[in-house]
Amino acid sequence: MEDSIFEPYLAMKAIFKKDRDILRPSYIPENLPHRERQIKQLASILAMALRGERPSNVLIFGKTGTGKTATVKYLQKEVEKAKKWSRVDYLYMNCEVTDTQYSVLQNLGNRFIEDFDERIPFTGWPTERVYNMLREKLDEERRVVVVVLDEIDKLIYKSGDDVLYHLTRINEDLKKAKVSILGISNDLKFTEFLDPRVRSRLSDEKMVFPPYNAEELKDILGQRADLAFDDDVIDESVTSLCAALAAQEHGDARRALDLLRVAAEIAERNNENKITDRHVLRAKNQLELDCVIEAVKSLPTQSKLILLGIIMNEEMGATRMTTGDVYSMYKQLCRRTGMSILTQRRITDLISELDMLGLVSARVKSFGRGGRTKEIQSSVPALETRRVLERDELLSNVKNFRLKFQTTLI
DNA sequence: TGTCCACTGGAAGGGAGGGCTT
DNA sequence: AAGCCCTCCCTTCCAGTGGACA
Repeated sequence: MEDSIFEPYLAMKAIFKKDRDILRPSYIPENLPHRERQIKQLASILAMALRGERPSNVLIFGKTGTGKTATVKYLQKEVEKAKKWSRVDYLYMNCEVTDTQYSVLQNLGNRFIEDFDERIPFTGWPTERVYNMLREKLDEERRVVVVVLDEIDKLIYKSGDDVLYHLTRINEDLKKAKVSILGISNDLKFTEFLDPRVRSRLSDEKMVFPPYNAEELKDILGQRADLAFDDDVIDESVTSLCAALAAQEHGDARRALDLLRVAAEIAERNNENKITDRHVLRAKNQLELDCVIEAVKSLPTQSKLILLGIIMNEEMGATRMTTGDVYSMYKQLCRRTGMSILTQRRITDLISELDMLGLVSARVKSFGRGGRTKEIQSSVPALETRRVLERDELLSNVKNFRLKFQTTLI
């Protein structure tokens, strides 16, 4: 029989033992190294739920990749296992996705409504009505409901603390059910923005997840690597390097795992049968670039125009520019592409958003008589970003704009 | 010391777009 | 169909401001 074109690939030794999801941060392993203390503490609180009592509300703080979500999800599994004789509902919600008062209540309410036709619509009702519906549904049964609000700070910053006000005092309106809140945040300060009553109710208990150090990260990676790879596939130093790199970035386990996974994928793509430090370093670059490209791609068109304007200004030799500079370039690009021109006020906000995303750096600076304004610089690789931006159909007119424009700029 | 520039960023509100109820 | 509600994106208006310069 003739050789299949797939032959070389099939003959190759697979890098991954089986499931590469093991290296994704969303994978919850059988045990979580270096979080035993936190798990114990949280378990002692949640045990109340299994006894049919309302557990204290808990706030969990910790930077990204310190195992907050993993711990909470781990306990979710444990609660599911243990809740034989009592009714416990453990509801996880990410507030970056569900970020308005209405959508939180709607989302919660719908978890208790089985009939599709009865579901709360994602818009349309007065919030009060959604709340009442939720309360009614909750109270249909004797149960304890643990509501996990991940990235709770996002919710507060975006929509204020009204939802939390309602949710933390919902127990007063319930006869059969009991609700407790488990908030997760990577921002220690967000409670300052809460109404004092909400703050005190919400933080019966506080927990802080410290960042992992390099040693701990190495253990975590080691555990996953054993599951994901055969021993001879991975260089000894690889997990150490991933751990060290991630430890530099405030001990982010998510990052460490991403590094390892991408390094393995790079090795795999290159038909190599061993993961080495070289792959890790390439993974590091790759991840950084991916991050930027993804962010740029998902920008609204107006923001893309602004970013493009900034990059073009830089291509023409400007190293730093003011809001005014960016705005006039932006206006030219709008005319060129036929987009409507937004006001400068709006552009200020969009520039600040780009700054928050880390795509540009913009800081307010006073130039004395020259006025007070933002000083703006891009922080993305110009070439790759431009390539991504030009792929947007609405921006296709600007492809060859560079040279023509150069002459008109002083 | 005061002036004055080029904005900043808060507040309020319009209006479109989703969807509900009556 | 008319009258609501909620969110998102945007505009209008405007008081406030850090610091170079006269």
